[in-house]
Amino acid sequence: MSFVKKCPECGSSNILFNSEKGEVICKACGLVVEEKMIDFGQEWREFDHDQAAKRRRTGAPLSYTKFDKGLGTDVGQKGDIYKLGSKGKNKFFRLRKWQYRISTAIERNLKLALAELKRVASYLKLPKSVEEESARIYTMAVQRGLVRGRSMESVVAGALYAACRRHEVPRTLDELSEASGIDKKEIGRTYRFVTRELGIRILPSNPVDYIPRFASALKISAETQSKAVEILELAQGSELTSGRGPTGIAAASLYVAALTNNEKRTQREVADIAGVTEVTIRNRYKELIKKLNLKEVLKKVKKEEVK
DNA sequence: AAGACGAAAGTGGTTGA
DNA sequence: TCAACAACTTTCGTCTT
Repeated sequence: MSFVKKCPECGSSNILFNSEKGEVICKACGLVVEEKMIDFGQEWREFDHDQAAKRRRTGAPLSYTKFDKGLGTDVGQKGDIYKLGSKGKNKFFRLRKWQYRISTAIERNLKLALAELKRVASYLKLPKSVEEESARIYTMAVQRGLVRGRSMESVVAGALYAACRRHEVPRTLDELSEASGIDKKEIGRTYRFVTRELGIRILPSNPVDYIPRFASALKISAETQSKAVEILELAQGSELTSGRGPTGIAAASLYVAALTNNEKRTQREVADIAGVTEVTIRNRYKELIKKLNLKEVLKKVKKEEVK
């Protein structure tokens, strides 16, 4: 269950896993690396198929998108209250109160945060796997106290962004910003902070991943789209992509592809969708036709022949 | 008149001393 | 901690279709 090999605090690899308490502790500095873990081991034995069927049991899948990983039970909020007498009602409310008190600060935080996370994720139509991943990241961040001093929402957005990147379904910071209502810079900052602190390795995002989304937003045909990918790969071959913003490159190759396939879109349109400025597209575009001159030159020649 | 192009100045983040 | 730096943006004026 535990992926932790080294203590994030002191770097010591002297990590102790206490399965009874469900905790991972660093022996060198005493930091509790992870807690409230779940013991996945079987506590029964099975000798044949019948016994296995009887003794095995399972419930809803564990999910990080539930604040208690789907294991908790709430005292209900509505429903059968009317069946209870006044005594029963009092008891009922007392129980609710207790549950509320028992919840630690972390759990309450998680509950709120994961609600927010779900909202943003569904707004962006992110796949379930990304939602899970970001919930996991957020949970780890809370356990390490990384949220302190930062707004909950911004950490949620940062976790989502990181999860998107890891699953290669990149969303731009602008989109995240629009969905969560957090400033773009703030998201970027917390994203970097959280990934650094948690030691999450993110590969630089690949411009190709952006193409399909931009293309469909611009209603560009499939042929042009694959043309764009082609161009993009050529560009990557000639070192045009390193150090540049991936969205700019994706946008520019899409623009060029649309141009050569007579599906012209204005720079403005492409720029808006990709979340970059026309200028950036122009710069990338210039580099593209310079390095891969053949295509564009040919196109121009053809046009002049028509004239 | 809209879109494409380019120059210049400004912004936020990274890097190296 | 600070200055240099690269990438990108904003703004604005000019050129092309």
